[in-house]
Amino acid sequence: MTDITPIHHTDTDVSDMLRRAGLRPTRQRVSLAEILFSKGDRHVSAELLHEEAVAVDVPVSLATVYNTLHQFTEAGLLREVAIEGTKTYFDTNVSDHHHFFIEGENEVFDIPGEGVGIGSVPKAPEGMEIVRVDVVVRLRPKR
Amino acid sequence: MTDITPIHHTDTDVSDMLRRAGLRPTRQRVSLAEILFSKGDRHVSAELLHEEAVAVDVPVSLATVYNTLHQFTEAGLLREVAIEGTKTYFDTNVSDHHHFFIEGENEVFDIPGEGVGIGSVPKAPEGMEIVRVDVVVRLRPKR
DNA sequence: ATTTGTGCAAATCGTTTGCATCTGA
DNA sequence: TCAGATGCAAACGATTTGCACAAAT
Repeated sequence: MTDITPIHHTDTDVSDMLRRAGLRPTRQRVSLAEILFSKGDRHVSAELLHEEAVAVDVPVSLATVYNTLHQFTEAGLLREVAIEGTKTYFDTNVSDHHHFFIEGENEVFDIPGEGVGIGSVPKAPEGMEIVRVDVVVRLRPKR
Repeated sequence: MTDITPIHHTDTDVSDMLRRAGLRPTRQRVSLAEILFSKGDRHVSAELLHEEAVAVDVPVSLATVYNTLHQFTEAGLLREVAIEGTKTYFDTNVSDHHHFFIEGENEVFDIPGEGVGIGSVPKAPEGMEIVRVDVVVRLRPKR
């Protein structure tokens, strides 16, 4: 009875991840975390994540999705992607990297490998320190 | 009577600029352009520009400010700055350059001179072409 | 039992739009 | 004259918030 539950193996992983992050592993947090982190790098908007959750029969409310995304971000599990446009995107890839952004489509994805190198980073103005350097390469369908 | 009006000298300049850009120099467009372009490089939000206009007794409506900012942008007189956050900023500096962004304060300003160099620009994915590369250096007040 | 999270609906914020009324060439 | 511009208010989409209820430790 204790060993024939491979189905919950992921739940446990995720629960531990959440606990380690200082978040109580509630039903909806675990479900959202599974959706977010089980398919490799993703860039989701709150609305998209909400739709996916509902589609998988995890009827979270949109407000909870927003709360959860922000909590995950604070906990360092997600990174908010700073692209213009009305919507906010959350990136499951928390490491240092940059993004491509397709204008019109409002689609975001990582620039693979060492595609970008920042030649020289400017010195921060007096009394300021650099938090992060974001590079966004804007694309448009050719022709 | 015709020669003692140095006050309108700027109006004329701006009117010409607008005409050249294919925009009718209406009262509000001229006023907004003066506010925008007479003080060197600026980064304004629609709301800020609206407040400034009202403060100088040019009671434009906020809707007109938005329309005007977009028209100026299309005409190449302004550049929309793509920083996250709810607000959209318009930059009177249309040349190629990058930005500092102070978190919390929501303040944007140009990175002076050749502060940033992009070492290597990644190749665009199949069928895509690069429109522009935006670099945002995020700052935070030290300590 | 206590603390923390969740859902819902209403509220907010920035921005856009429809439409009747003005205005510049 | 009359195409184009403006103002107002209502519409909108994304996100946040207040509060009663539910769930986790």
